[in-house]
Amino acid sequence: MESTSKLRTSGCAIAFGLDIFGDRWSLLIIRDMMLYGKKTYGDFLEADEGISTNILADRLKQFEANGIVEKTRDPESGRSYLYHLTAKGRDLAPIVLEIVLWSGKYDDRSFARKSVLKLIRDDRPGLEARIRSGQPGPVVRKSE
Amino acid sequence: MESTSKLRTSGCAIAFGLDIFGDRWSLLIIRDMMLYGKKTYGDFLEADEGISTNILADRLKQFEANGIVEKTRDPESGRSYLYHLTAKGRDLAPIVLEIVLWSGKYDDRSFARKSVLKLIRDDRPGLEARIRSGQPGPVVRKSE
DNA sequence: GTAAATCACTTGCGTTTTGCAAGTTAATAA
DNA sequence: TTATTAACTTGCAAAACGCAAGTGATTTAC
Repeated sequence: MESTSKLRTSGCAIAFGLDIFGDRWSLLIIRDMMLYGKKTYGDFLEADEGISTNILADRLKQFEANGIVEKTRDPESGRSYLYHLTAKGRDLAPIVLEIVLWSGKYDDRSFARKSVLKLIRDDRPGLEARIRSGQPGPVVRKSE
Repeated sequence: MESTSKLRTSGCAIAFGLDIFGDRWSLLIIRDMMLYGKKTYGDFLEADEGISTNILADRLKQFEANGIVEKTRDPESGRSYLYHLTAKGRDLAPIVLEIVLWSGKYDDRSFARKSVLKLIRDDRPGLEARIRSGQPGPVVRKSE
């Protein structure tokens, strides 16, 4: 079994968050839901970073258990499920956006996606509002 | 050898950050430097969460390699070293503070430290300014 | 001036998590 | 009715983690 969620007990709040999304993959999956409108297992697998199937399945299960993601059947396809962020998950937006900003500032690889950075800097309140609204669909165009 | 830093190559900036601090311990160490004025190996070991010595040594080495932390000799004690955040490391402040806010909102354990939350909410610009100034010493009193 | 304590690690080793490939099951499309 | 697709599960080797114990270089204590 993977990621059996052994929670730490500490006085500081930050450890609570890190127990949930403190690894190399969690926030990438959340980013895909939050910014790119991804919602199925297959969508997440297509991400550039190449997450493996067992890790993805495990993280989605943990997200559900922690109330960050909800899993529903796809009404239009009996073999698909839909994953979407709950309000608790959407509240991670400031964290995700700050990581994007920091990474954009210090990642000098030229092919880093600049459109998201521009979007955050140009209208952050509007972007956060759209994310928090929970309306489906991408907030950023991947081709941008 | 641990954490041999195999970096991912992806179009999205966020993976860059997660390659550096995407684990359960990195941001806790950074929090200790950033908020509580901790600066020696021994200081970090005392943290409530109980990091093990080999992991701590590894993370500090990685932070140095990534330009987030600088290691100097302690001029007042020949057997001590001092670790302090670089500007790049201090720029992680918004990420750390947002994680504290999110965790504080959803961690219902009563003993979670509320003073930091209050401090962030009461005067976030001032707090960030103090962190970014790089002046040594704690920004938050642990006993608060 | 020698012994004990302290600080900053390193090493060993068993357990857990990751990463990759292949296999499984259920629902649709051909 | 066969093939394909979506969503996983399983197996296994490699890496990372967690704990305890050990090392080496300073200080402090006696």
